[in-house]
Amino acid sequence: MPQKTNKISCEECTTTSCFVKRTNPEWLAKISEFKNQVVYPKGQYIFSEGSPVFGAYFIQSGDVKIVSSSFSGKQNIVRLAKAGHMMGHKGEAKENYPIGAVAINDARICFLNNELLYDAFLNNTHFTIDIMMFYSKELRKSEMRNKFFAQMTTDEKVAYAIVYAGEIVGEKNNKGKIMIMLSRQELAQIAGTNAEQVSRTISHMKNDGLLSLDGRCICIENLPGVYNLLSEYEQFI
Amino acid sequence: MPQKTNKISCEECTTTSCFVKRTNPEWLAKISEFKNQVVYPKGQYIFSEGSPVFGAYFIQSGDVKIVSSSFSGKQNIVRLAKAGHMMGHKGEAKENYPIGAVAINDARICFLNNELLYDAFLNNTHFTIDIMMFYSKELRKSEMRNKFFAQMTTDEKVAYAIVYAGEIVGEKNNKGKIMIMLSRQELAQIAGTNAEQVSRTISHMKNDGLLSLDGRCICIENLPGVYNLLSEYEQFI
DNA sequence: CGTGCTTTTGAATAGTATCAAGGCCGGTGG
DNA sequence: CCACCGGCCTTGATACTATTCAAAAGCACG
Repeated sequence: MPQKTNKISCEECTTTSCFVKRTNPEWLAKISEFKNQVVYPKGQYIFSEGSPVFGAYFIQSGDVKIVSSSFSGKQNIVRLAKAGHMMGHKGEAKENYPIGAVAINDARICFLNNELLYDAFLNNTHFTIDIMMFYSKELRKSEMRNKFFAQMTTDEKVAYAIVYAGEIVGEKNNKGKIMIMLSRQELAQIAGTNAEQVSRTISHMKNDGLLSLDGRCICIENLPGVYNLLSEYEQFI
Repeated sequence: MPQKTNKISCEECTTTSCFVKRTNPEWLAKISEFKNQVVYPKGQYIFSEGSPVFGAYFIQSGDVKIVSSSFSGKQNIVRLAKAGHMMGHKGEAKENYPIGAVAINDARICFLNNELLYDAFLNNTHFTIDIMMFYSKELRKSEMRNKFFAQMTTDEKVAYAIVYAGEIVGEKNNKGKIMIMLSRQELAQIAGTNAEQVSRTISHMKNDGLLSLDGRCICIENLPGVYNLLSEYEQFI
């Protein structure tokens, strides 16, 4: 169950990349006062598919996966998000895309309702511009992903999913190698394929010395080697 | 060759959905004075892949395709844009994604350089917010496209490409039916497949009475029928 | 009326999803 | 501590879809 712990105010928050930090001191205090903050344990839904969202969520700490299911039941990971990222905000209220967000590990999330958010847009130019730039960049990334996914082989898509997951939710072990603790199923949902294919690709890459396995946990032994598989697509990694 | 005709000022421009219309009168006049405006004939590159872009382009009239090639030579249509849309703007200068824009028919394009644009952002809150909302919506569309393209069959992708192209660049004939004048190759570049498959799908759809052909031009005879092929994915159409 | 480009259709091939079975790991309870 | 159980992972065989290759037909142009 979501926990309400002591709220971390925006003034004391150390997530420097958070967009809220771009508001002026007066507004920082105001947002800090009116925001809602909840700690979600691993696996918990922050907001679920189908239900409308009346504001925006800012990640204070932890990792989140944004998911979307087709009506045939297939779930898909649309993107991964970490501290400083923003999610759930809708351009128009009537839009009702079935998107949900799930905590990958314990995540502290701040919620701003639409009225507060819109007031903040009107009164904090740099805040608005930064969020606009964020969307612009995410759009380009998404378009590139679109384009390359239409051309990549399954092996390449899986390699991409591993690199991408490593960037956002990877943790370094004592040797400085990136460890990924997502299931094969989750990686398949990022790569747009199925768990079996992910498993096959991982086997190939293990044989090539690019990865090693520690139980079910994936360790990237040779990161440049993995990137090399994606060299044709390097512009969007 | 691009033509410099009499410049249409922002005050007299009738493209009401243009974002520039959201600036205050003082800024509308200023942008109108400093913007650059060019009419590009059909097939002409507005900006090409690889070359850096130092501002943003606003479409006053006409249709544009945003393209991107992989180094293996395959060209892909990232999105279609029409009057009122914005393109070319980059979140950060260092990003250098290989994206180009080509006029599908004669198109009048206004260019604002980065300095002018950024100044306008700082001084016109509603202008900035509207562009932010535009990106937010485009991002969602792109993510949905991503997701569904991973699940669609080729026939469904082609059906999507036809519907999408009809919306942006379709023209109604005297019977009120939508006509599309893109080549099979261009439709394939939207659908993420090849011209042969597009041709096959069109044949199927023609046999089912959904389309008819007038020379190489596609006419959508039964639009609800085509939509019906995409009923599983209706959220993002 | 030919020439070159696009479109259409067919056949062969390759790649991927699906189905199925066995192995591994972690957790639970005796 | 060990045995069992369930879920996840791995691997193989099969079927199918889509790409590629190839060739003929249609259309636009000089």
